[in-house]
Amino acid sequence: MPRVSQEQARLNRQRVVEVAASLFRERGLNGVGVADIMASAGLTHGGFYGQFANKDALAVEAFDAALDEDRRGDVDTILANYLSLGHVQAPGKGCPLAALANDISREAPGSPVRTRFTHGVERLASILANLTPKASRERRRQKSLATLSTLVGAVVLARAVNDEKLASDLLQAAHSSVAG
Amino acid sequence: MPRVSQEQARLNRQRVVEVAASLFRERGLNGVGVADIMASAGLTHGGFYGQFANKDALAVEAFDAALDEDRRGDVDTILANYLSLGHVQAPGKGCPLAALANDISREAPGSPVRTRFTHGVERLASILANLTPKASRERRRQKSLATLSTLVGAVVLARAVNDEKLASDLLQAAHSSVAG
DNA sequence: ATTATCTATAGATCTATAGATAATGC
DNA sequence: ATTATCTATAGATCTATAGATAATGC
Repeated sequence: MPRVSQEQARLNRQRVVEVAASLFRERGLNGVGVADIMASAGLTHGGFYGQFANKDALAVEAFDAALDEDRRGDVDTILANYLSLGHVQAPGKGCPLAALANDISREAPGSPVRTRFTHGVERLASILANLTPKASRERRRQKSLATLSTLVGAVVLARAVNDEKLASDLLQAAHSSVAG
Repeated sequence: MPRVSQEQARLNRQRVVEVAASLFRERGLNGVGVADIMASAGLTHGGFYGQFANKDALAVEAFDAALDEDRRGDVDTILANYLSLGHVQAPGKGCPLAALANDISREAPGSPVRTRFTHGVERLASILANLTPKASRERRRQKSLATLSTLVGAVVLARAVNDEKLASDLLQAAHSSVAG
């Protein structure tokens, strides 16, 4: 009911983006509604449209926010964290490429969120290029794209499977393949 | 309006499953409604519940039907087909693991469709085990799980990306990685 | 006076069910 | 008589908007 200060409104808006970044990764772009997101941020549904043009605009900001999370440490640490059961079991805090690839592949061809996804792929690939520092530029890119595919595939499959042993086997097999 | 013969009803039911198998892969489990599926099969919405318990039961049958499609040829042919732009551009006719992994990871832990997905992973992995016929049983399984992750990851990323060159690079990098 | 947020609601869409219709198959 | 399909609708849920409320900040 009350109007809050500009500073508080800015913090509220930021909290909406953070909450959305988590909920979208957990439940998918269409699996969570604007009302859910606003309620999780402690606000009411109607206030949303004063801060965002629409749900798609929020999805773009939330995707970028998710991409900017974490990713600390050297390449080996990143690999180990990516291919962990912890990552598999906490999609809301994990890689947005693995969490939302299927959802985004169903968006319209020119969709802004697809463009953000594409930048995310290039960005992770360039981080992974440090795995093979001695190879040529093209080989480094080739190797990093293949490694990224293996990482994303292993996590995506491990999450969908009904068998924790198999999930763990997928992660370990991927780790042996990209590191060994 | 008319009642049809038992034979025709059986064919109608089968067509509903086939149509669903395609539409679910294209638009996701929640991206297509029962009414859409029935209309695409040339039937009306209400008739659905005489043939299926509910939408979930159809999803399980549709997933199995998708898994049973195609997959002909030797392992090299399967790899080339899997990692083709044709596969990327036709999710409705392609691998249901790649098309629905994110959707299924959001289903409840004990969900029947998760169990079907798990069997699908084991099945594709055992086909891919022929890639390394000389290795030990454990190594073959490890290698086939890693290869499956690379295949699924490459296709899933290629579909979500906004850049056909990058999509093609992902597929080629994956192919070099698993075959070369 | 401006504006961040809230209440209330319109208009779609979706799953599922109830009851009607009309042809099949005992 | 049985039953495959259809019509119609109940009950949820979702996006988006309109208008009200009340505190901020010139």
